[in-house]
Amino acid sequence: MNGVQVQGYRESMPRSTLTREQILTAAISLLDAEGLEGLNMRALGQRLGSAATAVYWHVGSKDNLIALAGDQLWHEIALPAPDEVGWRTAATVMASDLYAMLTRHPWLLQAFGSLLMFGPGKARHDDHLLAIYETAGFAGPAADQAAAAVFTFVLGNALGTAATASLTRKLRREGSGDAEQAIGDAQAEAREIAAQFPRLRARLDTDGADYGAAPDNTFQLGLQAILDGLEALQRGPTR
Amino acid sequence: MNGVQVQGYRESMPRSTLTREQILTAAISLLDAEGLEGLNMRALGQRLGSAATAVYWHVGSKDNLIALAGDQLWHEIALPAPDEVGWRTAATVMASDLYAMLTRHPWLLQAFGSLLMFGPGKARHDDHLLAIYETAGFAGPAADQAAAAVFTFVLGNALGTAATASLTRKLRREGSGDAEQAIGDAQAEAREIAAQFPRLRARLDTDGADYGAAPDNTFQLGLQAILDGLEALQRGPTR
DNA sequence: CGGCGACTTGCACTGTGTTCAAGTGGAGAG
DNA sequence: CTCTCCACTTGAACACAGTGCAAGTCGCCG
Repeated sequence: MNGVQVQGYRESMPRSTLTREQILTAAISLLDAEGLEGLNMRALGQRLGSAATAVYWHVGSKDNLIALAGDQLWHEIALPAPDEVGWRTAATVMASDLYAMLTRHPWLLQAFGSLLMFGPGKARHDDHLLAIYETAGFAGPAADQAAAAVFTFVLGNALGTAATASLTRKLRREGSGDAEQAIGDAQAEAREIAAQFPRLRARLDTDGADYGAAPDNTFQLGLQAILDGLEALQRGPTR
Repeated sequence: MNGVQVQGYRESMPRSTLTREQILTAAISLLDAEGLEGLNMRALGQRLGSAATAVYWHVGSKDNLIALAGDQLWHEIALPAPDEVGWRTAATVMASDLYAMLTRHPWLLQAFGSLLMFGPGKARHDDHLLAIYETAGFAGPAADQAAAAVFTFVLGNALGTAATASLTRKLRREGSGDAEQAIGDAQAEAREIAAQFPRLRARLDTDGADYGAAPDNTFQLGLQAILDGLEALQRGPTR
């Protein structure tokens, strides 16, 4: 697993030089597949067909690499024009896109210290969000509040979804030999814990696999509820 | 900083043996102070006055240590009886406590893959949450939905708050020599980025330091709004 | 008093981020 | 055509973190 390091050429082309874009693309796909703690510079170098240390010339450090990769992700989110599709549709699309993006790249939530809330990609996203809620009629600080409420809702939902995914991946990695076995064990243990509490136990009996079965549905329902609330607030401001 | 390793005895008492509780307490306070990536076994051992490897006998692995420490945190949240204080108060208190707990221990959000959503501490918390929303009149799945909506809201809000705190701590650690300098630089950079987007720039001009100034206030406002919404939903179910 | 078992310790191995001095190849200048 | 320069790459090496291991050490029970 480590003694090889052939790391020789691939194809016949000597692959003149690395570019930052190549590196970010490779890093993101590696992060998606292996998670934040699955990324290491040597593996990244290998995937790029170059020495691990070559990456440093382009991105400076691993932290910076992650920051750059994270910022990149915000460009996956479309920016629908509210005066063409209506603010409500625009808001729904942006929230759903964000949720999908975070579900695709769960590591972003783990790296929030660096970049989830800062950087140009996020700024571009925020600015358009504000445009949408201003179109909806929210003025100044109210637009910020409305946007923040929806954003926060999406974040929390994605975090819940990502937690499960992350745990599964960790079990799959650590499960020596039989991964499905490890996952099954974990589920059994969770069931055992739940059995000690009356209301959770009741869920186990009735719902079975249905408990928390459709997070996407719950998300859409909740999102529409929040937008309903905002809309009502906007139409009849006080009381 | 590293050459010392005296790591000798402290006091005159030989401190007979470590206990798991001592270890968890020390680990939590270290995690609070230094963050998830600031915790390492040798430092923990030093703080405990014993060799780093002694910890392994009690907790098995670092991952497991973090899982145990994280689960511990749920006990910081009080479980008010809804039929004594009213469900609305109980719900508010539990949500606020959770928010405060996550703000005190931001690393828990980074470690969500292990334990944020699982383990006995969380189960105990969830069970009581369900009790509250069932008291409020939500039946079965509706109680789950209501509890999840509020929980998710708290999670998202805490994640936002924690992101800032985490970034600040990272800058403070990496800021070679002048930490305040590094923080100032980062703020200046954020301002520069915001200036490139019309609506964010407008916020910079008018709000100044007020932009995102009182996350706790925003949280309480949003929380009450959600509870209002739930209450309305509960009183007049459909339409 | 002798041993047994809970607990501790130092060493060493591995894997990972990062630095550094030494290349290397292609493009432009002469 | 050749020389030179510089953007870029490379391999070795260092520091540090997680952790397994074999050898203790200490107190208690028979």
